[in-house]
Amino acid sequence: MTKIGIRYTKPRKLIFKALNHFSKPVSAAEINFYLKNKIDLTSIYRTLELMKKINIIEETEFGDGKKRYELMKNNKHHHHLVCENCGDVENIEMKEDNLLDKVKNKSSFLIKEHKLEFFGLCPNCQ
Amino acid sequence: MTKIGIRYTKPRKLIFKALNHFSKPVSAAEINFYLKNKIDLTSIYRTLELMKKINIIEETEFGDGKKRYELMKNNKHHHHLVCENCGDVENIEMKEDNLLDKVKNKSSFLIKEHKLEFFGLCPNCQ
DNA sequence: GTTTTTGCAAACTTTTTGCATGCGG
DNA sequence: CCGCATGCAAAAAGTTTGCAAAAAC
Repeated sequence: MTKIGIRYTKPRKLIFKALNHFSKPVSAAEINFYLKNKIDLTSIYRTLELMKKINIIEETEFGDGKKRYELMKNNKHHHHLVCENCGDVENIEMKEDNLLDKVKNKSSFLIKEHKLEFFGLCPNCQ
Repeated sequence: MTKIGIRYTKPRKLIFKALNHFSKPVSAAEINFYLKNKIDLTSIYRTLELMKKINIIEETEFGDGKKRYELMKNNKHHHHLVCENCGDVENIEMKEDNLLDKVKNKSSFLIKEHKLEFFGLCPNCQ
C-alpha cells in the first residue's frame, strides 16, 4: 500500500488564482488567455475536471457550447444573469427552498442539484 | 423586390415529426438516428437553427456538451428533471412568477428568458 | 525513488461553412 | 423559372486521450 494524494502544483495554483480573479464563470480558453498560455490547455481541462470532482468549482453552460467554471465561494450556491448582448454576467442569490419543495412534491425524482440561469439585457445594453 | 418565404419541405416535415415524437429535448444526432439517416445531419442542424429562430422550439443543455431541442407545445414553457444515471428526462411545470419578480427586484437586468433544470436520480435509479 | 502531473501531439465530438445540385411554389 | 433548401465534403471549435518527460513529495 502506497500513499496517494492530490498535489498542489504550480499549474494548479495558477489555475486556482485565475478562477479566483474572475468573479464569474469562465471557460478553459479564458483561463488560458488570462494565464498567457503559461499552462497548457490540456492541463487546464484536467485541473478543472479534478476541481469539479473534489467539489471546489461549479460548472455552468450559457448556451454557446462552452463549459464555464467558477469557484464555489463558501459553499454558497448562486445563479446568473447573462447579458445576451455583451455577455456580461451578474451573480444573483436567491432563497429557493420553496421552489425545491414544490419540485419534490410534484415528482418522485431524488434531486441533487439544479441550475437556474436568466438571460436578458444588462443595464448598459438595454 | 422578390417574395421571400420559408418552405415546408420534406426534410423539415420529418424533423418536425421527429421532434413531435419525442416528448423531451433531443440532440441533432438523436433526431438523425430516429430518422435513420434519411436526412443529412447538416440539414438537421440548419433546420433546428431555423425553428429556434422562428420560435417553435426551445434549446436546452444538460451539461454533456450537446444541445437539445424540444417543440414548444402551446407556448407553455416548462423545466426538466434529468436523471444523472440513465439520462431519463421528466418534464415539470411550475409557477415561477414569484421567482421572476424577486429577480426583477434584485437586479436591473431586463430579463427575457430563463432556464431551470434539476439533476438527480429518477425513481428507477434511486 | 516512486507516483502524480505536465506538455505535446493527435484524436474525437459536436457544430458550422462553402458550394454545386435539386426541389418548391 | 428562380430562390430557397439540401447533401456532401471539409473545416472549425471545444474537449479528451496516450504517452514520454518532468515535477512533487
